[in-house]
Amino acid sequence: MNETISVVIAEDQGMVLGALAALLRLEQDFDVVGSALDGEQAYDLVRQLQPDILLTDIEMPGMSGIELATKVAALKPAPRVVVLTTFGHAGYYRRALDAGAVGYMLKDAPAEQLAAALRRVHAGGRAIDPQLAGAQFEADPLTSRERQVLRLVGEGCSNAEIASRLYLSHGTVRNYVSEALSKLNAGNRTAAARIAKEKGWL
Amino acid sequence: MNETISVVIAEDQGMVLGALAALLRLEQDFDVVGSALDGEQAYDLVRQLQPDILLTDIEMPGMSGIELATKVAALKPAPRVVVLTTFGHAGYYRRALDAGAVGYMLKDAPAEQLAAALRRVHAGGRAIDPQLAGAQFEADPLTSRERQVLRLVGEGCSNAEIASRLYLSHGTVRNYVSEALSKLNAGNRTAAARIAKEKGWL
DNA sequence: CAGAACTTGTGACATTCGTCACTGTTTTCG
DNA sequence: CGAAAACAGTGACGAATGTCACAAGTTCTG
Repeated sequence: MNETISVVIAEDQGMVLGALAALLRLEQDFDVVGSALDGEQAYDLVRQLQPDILLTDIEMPGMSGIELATKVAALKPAPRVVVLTTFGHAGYYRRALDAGAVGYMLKDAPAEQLAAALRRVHAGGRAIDPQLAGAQFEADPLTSRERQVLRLVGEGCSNAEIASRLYLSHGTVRNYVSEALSKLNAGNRTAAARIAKEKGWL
Repeated sequence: MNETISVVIAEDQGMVLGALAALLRLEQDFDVVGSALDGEQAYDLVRQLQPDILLTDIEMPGMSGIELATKVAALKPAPRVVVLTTFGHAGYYRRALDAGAVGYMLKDAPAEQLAAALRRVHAGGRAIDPQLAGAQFEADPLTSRERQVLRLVGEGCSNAEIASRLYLSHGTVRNYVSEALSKLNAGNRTAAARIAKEKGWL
C-alpha cells in the first residue's frame, strides 16, 4: 500500500504557496491535490478532497490556521494537520497543538525537512521543529480583557479611544493597562504591547 | 543562444528558499546555481558564480536585500537584480529601484508570475508588480533624526531612554517626537511609529 | 458553598508625554 | 555667498499615562 500521500496546502502568500507545492511535487510520493489562499477556501477543499494531510500557515486573512485546524478536526475523515509558520514563540505552538495539529514546522528550517516531516506525520507520528520541541510553555498571565486592551494599545489607540471602543470607563482601561505593565515587566504601554505580541499572547 | 538562465536566490527563510528553488527548477530554462540565507553569503555567491539574475528578499539578517543590490551593482559582470518581498509599500519599492533593481515582485502574487518576470528581466526588460507599477512615491517627510527617534519609540523606549541612547537631551527628543506626530497626523507616539513603519520609512 | 479570579468602577497623585515659542549652531544646496 | 533645512537645546504649560488603594458585582472552580 505504498500509495501517494495527498496534501492540501493553505498559505496566503501566493508565491510561497506555489513554491511549496513545487517543492512537494519534486517528491514522487506526494500529491498536492489542492491549494488555498485563505482558511475558508482551505476548509472547503479539505471537505471535498479529503486529503491525507493539511499543511497550513497560521496568519492568514479571515480564518487563521489555528481556527482552520480546529474546524477541520471535526470532519469525518479528518486530515492530519501540519502547521508551517514564521513564528517560533511558544504561544502559537501551544495553541496549534491544542487545536489538534500533529506537526509544527518553522519556515526558517531547511526545505529538505518538509517532506520528511510530512512522511512522519502520515505514518502516524508527529513532526515538531527541534527548536520548539523542548519549549516550556510560559503561561500567558494576561486576562481576556487585558489582551483586548493591549491589542488596541498596539494599534496606537489612546486610553480614551480604547474606553469608547470597548464601552468601558477611562479609569478601567488605565487599570487594565497598568496591570498588564506590571505582569509583563514593561516600562510603558508600547513596550507592553510589543512584549505580548512577541510572546504570541495577542 | 537559447541557453539556460542562471539564478542565485537570497532568502532568509530556509523553507521558502528551498521552495522557490524548486519552483524554478520545474522550468527547463532556469538553472538555480546557488542559494543563500543572508546578504553576505549571497554576495560571495554572486561574485563567484556570476549568475544572470539575483533574486533576493529584502528583510534579511545582516545585509538587507537593498544593500545587497547596491553592492552587487558594482561587480564587473553585474547580475540583474529582482527583489521578491512581502512588503508592497512605496518606501521599499523606491529604495529598491534606486539601488539598481530591475524587478520588484510581491510574495502575494501568484507563483506562476515569477518565471515570467525573470524571463522578462533576462531579456533586458523590467518586471514590476502591477500593484506597485503605478504607485506614486509619497515622499518621506521625516528627517534622519526623526526616523531614528521613531524607530526607538516603536521598540517601546521612553523619551528618557531615547535621549540617553542617542546622546540627546530629553527636551530635544520630545521636540522630534512632536514634529513627527504632526508630520504623520498621528495622535500619539505609538500610532506615529506604526504609520511610519507601514509606509516603509523606517 | 466559599474562596479565588475576573470585571468594572472611582478618585487622588506623580510622572511622562506632547505642544509651543524661541534661541542658537551646523549642513546643505541653488 | 545666503537662504533654507536640519540639528540641538531650554522652559513652561496642559493633557495623557501610570500607580495605588479601595469597592462591589460576576463567574469560575475545588
